[in-house]
Amino acid sequence: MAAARHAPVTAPAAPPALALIELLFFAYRDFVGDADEVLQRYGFGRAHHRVLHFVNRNPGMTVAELLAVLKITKQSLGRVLRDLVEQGFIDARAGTRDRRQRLLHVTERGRGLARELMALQAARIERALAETGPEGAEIATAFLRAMVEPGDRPLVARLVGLDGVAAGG
Amino acid sequence: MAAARHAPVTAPAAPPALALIELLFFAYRDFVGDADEVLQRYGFGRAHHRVLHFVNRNPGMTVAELLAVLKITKQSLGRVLRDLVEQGFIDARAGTRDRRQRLLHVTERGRGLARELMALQAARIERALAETGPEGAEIATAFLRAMVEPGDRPLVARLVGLDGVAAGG
DNA sequence: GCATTATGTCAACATGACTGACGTAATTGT
DNA sequence: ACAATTACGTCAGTCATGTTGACATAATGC
Repeated sequence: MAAARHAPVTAPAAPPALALIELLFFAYRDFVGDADEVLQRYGFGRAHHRVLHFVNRNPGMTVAELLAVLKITKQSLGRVLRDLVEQGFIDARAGTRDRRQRLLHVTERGRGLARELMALQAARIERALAETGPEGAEIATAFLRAMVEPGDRPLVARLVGLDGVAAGG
Repeated sequence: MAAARHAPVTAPAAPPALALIELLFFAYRDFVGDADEVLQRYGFGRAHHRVLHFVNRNPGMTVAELLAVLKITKQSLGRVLRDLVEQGFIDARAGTRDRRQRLLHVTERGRGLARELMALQAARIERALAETGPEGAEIATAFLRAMVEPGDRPLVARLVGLDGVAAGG
């Protein structure tokens, strides 16, 4: 068990950036782990979770948009999206304006699962915010937004709904 | 291309927890992506990065401690650790107090690579902190610490070096 | 009509995770 | 001293999720 002997050797007073490198790892590890048990009930993995989440939050999303968000290849996406459609969690309708597009929507079943998973992760975040203090939410949001690659920030802002967007096409 | 049409449908005014769910995904996605290009030069993946990082920051760490930190199986760790040892990035010496243990240390070469990777990630974090404001570092650190599973916080605190630890065995 | 676009799909492969089983050496407890 | 436990390694098989490259189809736009 005892590992305290090597703590001070290289990290006598870690600058904030070094601490944050490791805290991001631990926080994300536990954050995504929250969903695992629920996902396993349906034979899904974390990739399914990500797809379901973004489709739930952005109904009418196209496959191309999902690829830009997840930054994976269409083959990787294809597999998990097929699983979700076949098992009735996501519904893909041909676009009306452009019939090549598949506009993705969650079904009632999909919405239920997405909500259950969101609730788990939101609970962890809310507990953490309560421990952090009153400005925690605003500053944590600002920090994480600033961590995103600048070129992706417009897309992220739109998806997350933090800009003052009022309407669309 | 145009996706604005579906932004306001489900996220009219997202509560902070929902925004943070997505921001954690985007921030972590870009954060870990920083290292990929460098790792590819050595034929390493993200698993190698995590091992190298924690061994560099905690010299003398044992295999069991590394398993507790990464929360993976010893078989998974075994592969990447073997790669790192064979290629001269990590050195494993038998423990003196308990000779069954393998005390892990980075070599000079390992320290160099670990530093290069840390510098990349620290740069993104420092840029983000500069955009966030003066209390950014403290609050972001507190928030991410609070996101960690309570049972793991003592271990995390020791590894990250944020507690007032003064000495060890 | 023809180039481009949006999407799907097949094949092959890499990485990194998993379980289960077994082996060995060293330590600990009685 | 001997047995149980511990720390670690390893073999074998599997799974989830990512990759590249190539090709097919249908719809769009000029």
